[in-house]
Amino acid sequence: MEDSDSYILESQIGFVMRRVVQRHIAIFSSLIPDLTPTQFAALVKLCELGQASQNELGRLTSMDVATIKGVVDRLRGRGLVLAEPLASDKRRLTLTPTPQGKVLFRKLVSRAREVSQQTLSPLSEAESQQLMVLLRKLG
Amino acid sequence: MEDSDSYILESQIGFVMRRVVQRHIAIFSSLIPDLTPTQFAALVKLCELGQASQNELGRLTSMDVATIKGVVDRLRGRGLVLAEPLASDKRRLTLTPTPQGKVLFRKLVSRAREVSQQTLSPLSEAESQQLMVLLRKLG
DNA sequence: TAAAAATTGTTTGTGTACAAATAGACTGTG
DNA sequence: CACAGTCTATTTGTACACAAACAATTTTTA
Repeated sequence: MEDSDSYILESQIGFVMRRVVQRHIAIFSSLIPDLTPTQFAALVKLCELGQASQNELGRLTSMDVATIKGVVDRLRGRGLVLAEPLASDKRRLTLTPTPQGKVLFRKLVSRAREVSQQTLSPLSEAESQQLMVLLRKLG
Repeated sequence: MEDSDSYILESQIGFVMRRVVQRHIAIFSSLIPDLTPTQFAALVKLCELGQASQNELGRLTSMDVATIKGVVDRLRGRGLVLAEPLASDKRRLTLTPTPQGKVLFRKLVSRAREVSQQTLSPLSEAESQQLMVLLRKLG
């Protein structure tokens, strides 16, 4: 292949996305030091649902069973989420946000919006919309 | 705030990107089971440069000092990269790809291109270009 | 030149992320 | 009813990713 040396790392979608995600996470943790993006996502979803089993919550937040377990454990450890065995299905763990969890969620929502906004700040409004549309097709 | 409940997780740039990255990594490891995306990035860059210090390589591949160390250690462990202390600066570790590392790189380049292509396959050519332009602004 | 500042690499600790294996519990079908 | 398959949660192991602290070495600069 005569073009075997023309692989530009910096032009690969994976590499570029890794950098964008890094920047996003940096913005997130500067605006919301209380929680990680993943923890916040789980809390958001649980507040939205009211309650869910652990696996269910994982599915809805795109987290692996092992990953969601760790995330939920940490949220429980901080008193933001309550876990109770479900009588009608002994396999399941029913998760609910605690009052504390709900308060924190409400406190952080506006900050979270700011995180998204700041992440997209190098783009115009139209470009941001464009980007979201395109990314959605890849998700 | 009357809009405090209108935080749609699925519409946030961070959430969507996490999902896209997940998909990309899945494609990568199905096409290139030999290396992780990060390891491949480091190998690519090192082959391109011929040689580099560890920190330098980290900077050029957007990896933290602790991260690049782990990645390089694993590449060294597999005989793909050689590390030698630099006489003229005793702090530095000079990294070079081994012949084996170069061979593997050349063998995987076309697959790597396929990874990018497959990741972008839900988009048209024009859309892909558009996306890359937009992401580049956020990187 | 001597002290301050910066750089390189290492280590430790925390937090995703996924694969694979396991145990216990449910569901469906024969 | 039994049992095969499915589902939930846990555990273990590997691999990023970053913060913070450290030692050893340059480099600056006063």
